[in-house]
Amino acid sequence: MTNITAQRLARRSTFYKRLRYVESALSDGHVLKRSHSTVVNRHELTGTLPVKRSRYSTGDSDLVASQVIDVKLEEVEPDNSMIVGVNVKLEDVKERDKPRQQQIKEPDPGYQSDESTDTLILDPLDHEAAENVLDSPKDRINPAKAEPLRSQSDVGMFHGLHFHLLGMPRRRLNLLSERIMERDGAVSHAYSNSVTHILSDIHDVAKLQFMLTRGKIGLNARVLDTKWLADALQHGFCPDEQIYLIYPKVTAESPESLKTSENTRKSPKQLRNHFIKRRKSRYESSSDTEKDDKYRAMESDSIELDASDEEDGVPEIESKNHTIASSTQHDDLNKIIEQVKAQPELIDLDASEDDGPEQKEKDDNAEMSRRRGIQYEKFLCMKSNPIMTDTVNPNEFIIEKLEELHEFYKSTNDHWREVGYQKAISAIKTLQTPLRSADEARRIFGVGGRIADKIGEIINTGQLQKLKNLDSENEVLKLFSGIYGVGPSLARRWMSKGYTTLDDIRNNVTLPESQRIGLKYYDELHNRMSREEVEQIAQVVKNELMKIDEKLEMTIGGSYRRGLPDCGDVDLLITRNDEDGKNHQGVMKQLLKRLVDMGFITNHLALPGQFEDLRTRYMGICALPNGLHRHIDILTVPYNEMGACLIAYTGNDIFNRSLRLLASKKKLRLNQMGLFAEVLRGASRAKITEGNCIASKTEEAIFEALGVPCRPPHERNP
DNA sequence: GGGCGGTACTG
DNA sequence: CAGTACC
DNA sequence: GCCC
Repeated sequence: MTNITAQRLARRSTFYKRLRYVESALSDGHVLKRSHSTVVNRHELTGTLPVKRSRYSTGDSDLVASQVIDVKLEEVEPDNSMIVGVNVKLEDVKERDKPRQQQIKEPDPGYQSDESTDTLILDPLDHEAAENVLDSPKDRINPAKAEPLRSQSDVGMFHGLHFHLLGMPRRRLNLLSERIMERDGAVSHAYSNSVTHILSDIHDVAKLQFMLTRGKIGLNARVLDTKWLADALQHGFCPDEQIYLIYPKVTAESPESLKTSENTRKSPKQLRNHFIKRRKSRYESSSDTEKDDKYRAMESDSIELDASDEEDGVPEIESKNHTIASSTQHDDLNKIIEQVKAQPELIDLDASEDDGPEQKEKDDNAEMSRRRGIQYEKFLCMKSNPIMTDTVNPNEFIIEKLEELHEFYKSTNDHWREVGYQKAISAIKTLQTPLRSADEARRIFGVGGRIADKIGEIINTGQLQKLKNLDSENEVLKLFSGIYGVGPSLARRWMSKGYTTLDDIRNNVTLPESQRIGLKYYDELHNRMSREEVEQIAQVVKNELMKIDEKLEMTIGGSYRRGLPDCGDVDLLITRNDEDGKNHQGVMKQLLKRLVDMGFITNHLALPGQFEDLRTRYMGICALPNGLHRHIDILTVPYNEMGACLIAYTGNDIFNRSLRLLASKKKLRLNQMGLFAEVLRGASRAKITEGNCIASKTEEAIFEALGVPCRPPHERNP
């Protein structure tokens, strides 16, 4: 197994490994919890020796791992010990260790065959980005079964609903996902807080409960029998959910018996009303759940950062930190769900799908998508993208190489090639299993032939020839464009003049203001700061703000709001509730004067065009007493545009692009001022109408209008 | 072969 | 206007 | 660069 991870491990000579994570799946569908730390010897990590002394609790019983089947490097500690993730076979799994490569390469049938027990390592496809990787031509779907007659009225049938499909075969999952999306619903392959419906074929309550990680996630979403969807598709309206409810409450009767019984059926309209009502109440009650509360707590924390903390002068730092903790927990949850998802169908009610008129069906789908369907799954904003700090990506080695190439193209003027690399890299980053071949890579959405070839080369040779050619040149370009205000164009121009160092620039080039500042503070500005420092800086601004007008509100945006452990700059959004007839006009000017006078702001990078506008944006350099110089970005925002602005200045950039692209596919336009409908973009029409603002005040309203699950900031890190 | 986010400051 | 910036 |  010339696995990348193995190579990395092999490069180190002396070390012990701390076995920190042990996550695996049992053949019966149970999932192991993380286990304790222990120290193992190197040879135990090669996969040749059994892990002996480790016991793993499944919650129900204790089992002994019999063999290591997969090892991946998680982290190298300062003391050179390593934290690794290990997948283990359990005692009951006997001698059946075909080399995993073989198993992986088999296109499809392997999943259904007897090896389907060791699911965790076998399925490299447990992530959406790789959704189509194993789409085998052999996949058969019975269209007649999944979708009989369609009425015209069912087009937006699932609007506002967000599904998670659990424990069903991949191809069935794909088909159903498509059906849902065609009708305006959203589908996530990872469970997230915004999921409104979990659909499952599993009726065994105990098993289901376990798969739902012991009830933790059943809170927001109801679990319905997949038949609910089938019936909805068949009849063109959403049937009463209660009848199909599997979890949290299980009706004594089997859903089957109810499926077609006439007496349970109401008129479409009745049902729709009933349904809408139910949905509404669910939303209301969901606001009481733990996570929603945390999200909201953080919102108000940051929006306010006021009243309560002005007495002691210390912002509620604690409450912010605990949101990070909660996000970690959330990550774990997602990870577990991902694993569960990776399992082969435990119960496959439709295993005997017959061969329908497949080709026709495919054409139908294609046409449907073209006409009105938006493939939500292809938008990164549709899924949770949490911060990954505690794990190392299984494709880290590949990502590193691609990122070098990406860096290179960034210093080129080939912007779109750069974007292409960026997309491919984000897609690969979401994978949770190592890529085995160029072929496999090629099937990832966002990875085309060229990048797939490069991935192949990296897998096979461990390196990328292309990278070797452009090294020294690229270093200088990176050095130069690291100066604030210097981009690829200028960097190349300088280099073609023969400059190679920052001193060359200092001594030979007359720089405009922003670049001069950028060069002056080159090192300081590349030093990222802690969240605490961000809070201290914010507090300074906040204090001055309160002296101007106590009703001003301030929020920290950017990477801080996304929960990153360190930040490159500080983004501050300032607004004021205008219900009392006053607003924050002119505040930017007063604020800047104060901050400059007190010596906090040391330099300006860009000033707002119109200081008297309610929308202003300032960029500059500030420093705490005895602190490093920091980049600070201050905005004032009309009160009713705060939601749009929060989204725009929370990011990250990839997330924003994804959202905005999705908006434009829906003939909407999203920017920092709001979400706008029907913008006239006439070819010859010089006058482009702004369009009508359909949402702007809150993030929730905008997500809702876009049909995107309402992502808390911590999940906007693609 | 066209599209790929939307906006704003600088010089 | 091109270039660079912000997320 | 990738995707339609």
